[in-house]
Amino acid sequence: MISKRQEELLKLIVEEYIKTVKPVSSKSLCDALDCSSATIRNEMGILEDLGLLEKTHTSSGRVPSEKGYRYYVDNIMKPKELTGDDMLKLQTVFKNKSLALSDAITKSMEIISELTNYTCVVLGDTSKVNKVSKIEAVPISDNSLIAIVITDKGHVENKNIVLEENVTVDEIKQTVDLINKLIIGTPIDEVSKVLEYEVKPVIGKYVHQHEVLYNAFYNAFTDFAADPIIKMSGTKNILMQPEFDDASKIREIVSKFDDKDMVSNIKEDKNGINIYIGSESEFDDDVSIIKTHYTLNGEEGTIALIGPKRMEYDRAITLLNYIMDNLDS
Amino acid sequence: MISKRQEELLKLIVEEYIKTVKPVSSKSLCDALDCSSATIRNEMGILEDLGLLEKTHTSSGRVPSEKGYRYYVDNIMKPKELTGDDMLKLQTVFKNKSLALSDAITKSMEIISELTNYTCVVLGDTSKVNKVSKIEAVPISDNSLIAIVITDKGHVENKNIVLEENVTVDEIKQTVDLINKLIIGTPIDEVSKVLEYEVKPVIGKYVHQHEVLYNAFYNAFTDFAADPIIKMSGTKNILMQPEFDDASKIREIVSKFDDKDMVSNIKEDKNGINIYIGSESEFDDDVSIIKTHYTLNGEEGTIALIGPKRMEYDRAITLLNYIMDNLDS
DNA sequence: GATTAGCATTCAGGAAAATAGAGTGCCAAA
DNA sequence: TTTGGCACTCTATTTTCCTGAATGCTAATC
Repeated sequence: MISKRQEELLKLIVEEYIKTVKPVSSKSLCDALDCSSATIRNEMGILEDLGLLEKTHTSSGRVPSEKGYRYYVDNIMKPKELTGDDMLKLQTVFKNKSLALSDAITKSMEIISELTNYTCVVLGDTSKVNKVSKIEAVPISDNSLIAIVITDKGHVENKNIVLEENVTVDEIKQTVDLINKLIIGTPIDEVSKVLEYEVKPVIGKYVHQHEVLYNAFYNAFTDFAADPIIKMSGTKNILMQPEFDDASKIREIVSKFDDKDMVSNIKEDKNGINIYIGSESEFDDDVSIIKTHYTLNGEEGTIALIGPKRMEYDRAITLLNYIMDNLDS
Repeated sequence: MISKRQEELLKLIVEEYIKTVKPVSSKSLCDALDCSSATIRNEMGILEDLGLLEKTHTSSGRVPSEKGYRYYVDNIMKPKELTGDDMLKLQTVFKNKSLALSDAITKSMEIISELTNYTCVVLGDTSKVNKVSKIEAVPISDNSLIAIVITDKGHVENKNIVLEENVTVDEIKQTVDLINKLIIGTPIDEVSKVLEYEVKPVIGKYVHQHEVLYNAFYNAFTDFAADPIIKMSGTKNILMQPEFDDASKIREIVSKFDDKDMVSNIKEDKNGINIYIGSESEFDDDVSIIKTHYTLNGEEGTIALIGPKRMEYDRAITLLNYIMDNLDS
């Protein structure tokens, strides 16, 4: 357990460091804590022993450790009021009532990365909640067609299918009708099962070139499920942070952003707003990620804000909360 | 006009610099040109006076200037044979016959950025060639629906539309039928005209809530045309090039990649493979861009390869050519 | 006239040294 | 428990020095 004054000290150091990105000296806090620098140094020493503070070298000022940020976030930080300025910008998203949901999320993402100067990532995950409402096939040449899948919640996926052999328009229509009959209402992630166990056994009876067509549709559906939806906004923002003033560090982060697997990993399952500091993020030890899982009108996914460890946690959380509250309605 | 030997010298310097990223000294070329370093220095001086070579400082070796690369590309460079290795990887794309076109382009882009270690950008431009083959609307709640547009060449766009007021399913259906009747066969970029001059005047006769629905569809179509399709692969590659070993330069480039307007500018109109060196690229003075416009089965757009100025022009061009030839079939 | 050897000159880039300044830790006194 | 004082540590910057790799130019040579 740490004392009231130590907590206040930690708070001051975290907030000062967030602002200035410079190790905080004992002297600079005398006024705020109304005591001498020596006293503060003593307290700092204790906090360092507890692992809440660190030094960059023997005689440097103190910097919050990962554990220090964690303590700050868990025990010290208070939710922040939105400033009028932030509020104003946010409202531009929500005043436009006719924005469809996915557009609203995209727009929110852009605004939030702009307001915070961090990087915002949205990971869509439609497969779990949405059910197939309709499939459709439009022939575009002798041996190719587009398969379109529409879900009950308004998600649309389409896939260009090239057939190995020619089939007739009628055969395509029959296949589509059959699949439609059997598949409507099936959650996306169960479609392949339905295709395999319900469609495959009977399709031969109705359709001549059944194997070709079955395989084509099967592959198309498998692709839908596999394709993760990744949207990013303000990629450059986090690279502009002063702590990443180093070519190799910037390259490291860009490489991770470039790697779809790495980014997909950011996905959040827990409800509410979750904070991952440094190594907790499992993305990069030098960043923090605030994530929240959302389920809105069938659009489901993760919205994540990636900033430096010395992120303005309070403000970022307030902004995300505001967005979530307003999307919810 | 420059002499045969000067041309040979320029060739050696360009190719050596492409390989090593180090200014090329006169001495290092004695063997290749079978003369003394002094002679080479004399020739280098002439090429420098012509603006084809540069020095990084008074006593440094020579580096090709932008004009030097241009001369190399226009007059010296010969098309390169594909190596067996490159060929092998490329074939993985094309042996899979059932890849739909847009997938083939995406896959090609990935392979080409991997093989070259440069960044590949594809800018889709569907609006000019494609014609509307069908529109469809799927209601998903009392006041929202998805509008889907399918073009004759297999491109699909969909838009979530939120209506200001409730309308009946019948009204939606009537609107869609009417629009379909009037719009089929219209090139995408003329759709808004048709909507305004042909649909708008008559829609009132058939549909009750006509204004709301008309506006919704009108906006959806306008959005389709405005949304540029941008795909990038190997973003990190160009940042890994040794000449960009500087945090601020990397940030500059990432910022440009982040900026959709900037990237959209890369669009190419001319046919064939076009080379833009340094400032010619109008993207960044330190990169070169090889672009080609493609029109394949209705998918139209630009494929661009962004590398450092000391790009392996010959190899990159050969690779792009190979891709284009194979997509064409 | 073209080539080349020779030489003074330039400059990058790395190592070493010097300096200033901002911190700290800790002791002893208040 | 707090604090003044002081020795100490380390960074960061500047300065100097040095080496080596180039160059340009001149005068001799082919």
